Amino acid sequence: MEKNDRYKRVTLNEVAAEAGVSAITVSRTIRAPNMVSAGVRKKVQAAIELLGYVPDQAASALASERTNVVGLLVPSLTNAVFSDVLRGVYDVIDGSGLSVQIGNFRYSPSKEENLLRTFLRQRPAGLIVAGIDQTDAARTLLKSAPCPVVQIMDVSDSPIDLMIGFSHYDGAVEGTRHLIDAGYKKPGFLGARMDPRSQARLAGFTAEAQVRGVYDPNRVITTTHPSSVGMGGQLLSDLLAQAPDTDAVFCNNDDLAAGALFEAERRRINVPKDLGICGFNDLEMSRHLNPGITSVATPRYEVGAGAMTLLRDAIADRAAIRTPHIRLGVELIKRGSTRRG
Amino acid sequence: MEKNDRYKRVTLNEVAAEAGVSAITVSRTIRAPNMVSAGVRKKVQAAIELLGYVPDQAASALASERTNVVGLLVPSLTNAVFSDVLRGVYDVIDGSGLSVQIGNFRYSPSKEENLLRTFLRQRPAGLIVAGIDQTDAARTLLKSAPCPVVQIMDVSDSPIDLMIGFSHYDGAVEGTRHLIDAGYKKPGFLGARMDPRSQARLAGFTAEAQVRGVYDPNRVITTTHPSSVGMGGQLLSDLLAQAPDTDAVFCNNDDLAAGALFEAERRRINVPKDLGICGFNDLEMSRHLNPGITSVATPRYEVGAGAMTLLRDAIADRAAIRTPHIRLGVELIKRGSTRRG
DNA sequence: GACGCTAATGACAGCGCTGTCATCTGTCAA
DNA sequence: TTGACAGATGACAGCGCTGTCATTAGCGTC
Repeated sequence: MEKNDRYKRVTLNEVAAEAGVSAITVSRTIRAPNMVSAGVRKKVQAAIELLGYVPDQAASALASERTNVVGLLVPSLTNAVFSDVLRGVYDVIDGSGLSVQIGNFRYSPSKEENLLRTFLRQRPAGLIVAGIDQTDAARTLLKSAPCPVVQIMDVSDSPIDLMIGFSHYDGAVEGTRHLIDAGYKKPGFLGARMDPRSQARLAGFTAEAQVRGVYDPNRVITTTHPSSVGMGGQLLSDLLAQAPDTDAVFCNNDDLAAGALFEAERRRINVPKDLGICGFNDLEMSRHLNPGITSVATPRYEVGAGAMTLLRDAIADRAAIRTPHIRLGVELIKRGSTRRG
Repeated sequence: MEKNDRYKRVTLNEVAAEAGVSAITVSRTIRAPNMVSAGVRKKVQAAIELLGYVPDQAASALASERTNVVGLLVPSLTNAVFSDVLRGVYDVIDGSGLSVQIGNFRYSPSKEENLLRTFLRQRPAGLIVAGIDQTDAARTLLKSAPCPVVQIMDVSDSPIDLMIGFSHYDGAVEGTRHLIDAGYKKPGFLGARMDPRSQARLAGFTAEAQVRGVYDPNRVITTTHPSSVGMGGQLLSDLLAQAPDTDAVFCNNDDLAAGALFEAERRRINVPKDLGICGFNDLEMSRHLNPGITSVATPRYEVGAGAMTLLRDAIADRAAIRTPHIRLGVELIKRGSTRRG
């Protein structure tokens, strides 16, 4: 018993009694302080402090039909990308009274739909979903969700509600253009996982390579397996087996790029002289490799923090949101791996 | 209104009416099916299916004084280590009806204590906390927590409740022994962040180096800054400035080890001939570097999955747990970075 | 055939909070 | 001085579920 007594709740009524007001006034002091006069507010706050009152979220959720839980739907937990986004989300949520619940849909649209249904029934305060490529059913669910929804990591012309991301297509175009401008004539593409954002990068690569007249489908190597450093090496091997005269690779992400660099090292291929390498995301490691890997830097932390900021503000007052759709820029970071000497 | 109607709950009472039983029987069918006769169970399940009933977690939490939320307290979200643990946790939790709430205490014991208090007031179903080095106050809180608690990532003789982890000390001893056995005479230590688990690794290094008569405090370089590839390079530079004849480094983790390797490359120091490098954790990348980095492989995914399994089982029936304290092994993976030719 | 026992089911209150509406107070214009 | 009104506060019911106890049915025992 003693064990449980420790967690005996201090209730709103006890605070109210201590402060000499009614329970509802205490409730208002917490949720809408400006509806309460300054004097009463002070008394109530003192009582809350004195008794160490903490609201019961379950009771609040039941009575108000809304929780303080934000659902975060991501396709993968493995990814370094994910942990940067998560860090941004948590930095903003800190002290806001909201909490996050993560759903991992493992790149499966049907699983995403199911998770969505589960989340929505718990009446979340808001929802953050990765990507813009939800199924029609998922879009319908989200469109009529009784809470703000933020799509992240990508941009599109038909947002469901709020949105913050960047263009994978544009990033790939920029990286590819840089390779060609640096003098590489036969660029290839290495891609793993090939989720919709990877597809967008491939599309960007293809478009730019075609415009510049250097596109060759033989130089595009992709796999649906997950991305990894090891996979980067393997994909480069496959590419060189198929098109030995390839002189540059645009990689779907920096893990692949690093793997490609290491594989080139093993094959005594000179990077950047005989092989240019451009990555995507600009992970911390890329700057420190020898040579450093040129990469398209993506604002992952900013996406997480921005999404949570949008959501927090929208929960407070949806109408007050000035820029519901935010397109962040990407930046090409040029390093040794494409510095042809 | 239409928007909200979509999320109008189907309640227990509606299911009960549909099935021709009382609400409490429906509740029991869900929570303790064997208290209900087979015939009734079937009817109720059909009604649940038909109406698409999903229990209201808030109402359940309020009435039962327990949630289905598991608190996960970690010191950092940045870390690759964290995401492996998280993946393990999520793989096990999937479909268990439990959900996770993450608290990031940023290596601050006081913040950990606060988070703990916050979590405990929400009556979690269970708690997973990283490390064994909680403050006395935190230990007291956890000891009297009204739910199972799992300490993860480390092992100790005085567990609070459940525990699953591995010995950082032993891992460091093994790595250091390997360096010395490989013929390195002047091993140093590189460490960043220096949280308690890093300290344990340093202690292991120091003990083994002393036993073998090769310990030199001048070769121990640490910083409280976070770990990163860049930091690895910097720490190696600092070490070589201070003790130029160092012929091997045991690194606190693989990020530092990779950074040290890249720095050695830039300085044209031959690894492994003139400098041996041993890392810790065995991240995916380490196998693919040139040379591959020798590292102490740690079962991070297994810790996460094992912790969640322990917790799930303990929530079901604490008394049925056979092995409440699990010590996982670490494995030294020998690669080129210490293969002295 | 009456009794006691277990298994199955139900009635009821109440968890702690918030939405809604009612009440009260003080202020200001007419 | 009166009435209208806004601002501040309170009373009350009820959100959907579960803990507790009561009740009923079915069965074996002497």
